[in-house]
Amino acid sequence: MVVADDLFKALADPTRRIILDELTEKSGQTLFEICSRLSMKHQLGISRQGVSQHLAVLEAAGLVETRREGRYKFHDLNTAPLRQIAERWPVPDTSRPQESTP
Amino acid sequence: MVVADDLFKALADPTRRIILDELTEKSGQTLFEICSRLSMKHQLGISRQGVSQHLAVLEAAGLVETRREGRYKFHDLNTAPLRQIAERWPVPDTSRPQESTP
DNA sequence: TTGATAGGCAAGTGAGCAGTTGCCTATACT
DNA sequence: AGTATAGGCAACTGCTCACTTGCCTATCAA
Repeated sequence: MVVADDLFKALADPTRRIILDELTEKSGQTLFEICSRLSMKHQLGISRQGVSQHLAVLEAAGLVETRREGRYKFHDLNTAPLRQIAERWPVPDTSRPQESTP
Repeated sequence: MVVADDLFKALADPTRRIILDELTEKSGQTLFEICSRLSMKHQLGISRQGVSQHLAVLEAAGLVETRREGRYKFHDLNTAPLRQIAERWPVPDTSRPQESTP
């Protein structure tokens, strides 16, 4: 099972959060595709291995799932683990500031 | 404004998440009260200053708000910043596994 | 089969962070 | 006044983590 520690550790890095953003925009990207986007759209000068390690962390957290086809490995987003955050700490209703309850 | 970086960094530490749990159970605790709970309920051998620094990080993330009364400083939970997580990466409906969309 | 593409493994390095220790300030109680 | 309580500030340390470099494996095209 994916523990909370893996989840929050995965979300702690800004580069990994951008990767999640890119996978939200287009799921099923390869490692090189993600590398290109980080470099082009976000001016992130990071090596391929660096991105690969980030993807491994995201996969350990259950936020990314992979499938292999030939020499390609596609990366799919899975936001389901994020649900436990809202379950752990109840979030007040949107569009309304919260009041303290003394 | 509280940036995403502060929020996720605050959530990255397990001790800080436990502090959020304790403030969820009882909001408006003092530093010493929180120290006691970490020690008693969670067997966390951490110094008062250690807890104080954790609270500072949580406050920087907007997850904890404080109010002073005399020599006491009360800490209140504020889960509102957590909302931006669900807003950033749409979470699929509960009680149903997700499908990939190829 | 040779070369090119897509990805993986492992060791090393530098920086950031959790935690401690020591000392200081402010409010309350007697 | 004096003392105990509640909290703050700053420097130091050890460890984790992001990132790199170097080399290796696997699939596909010529």
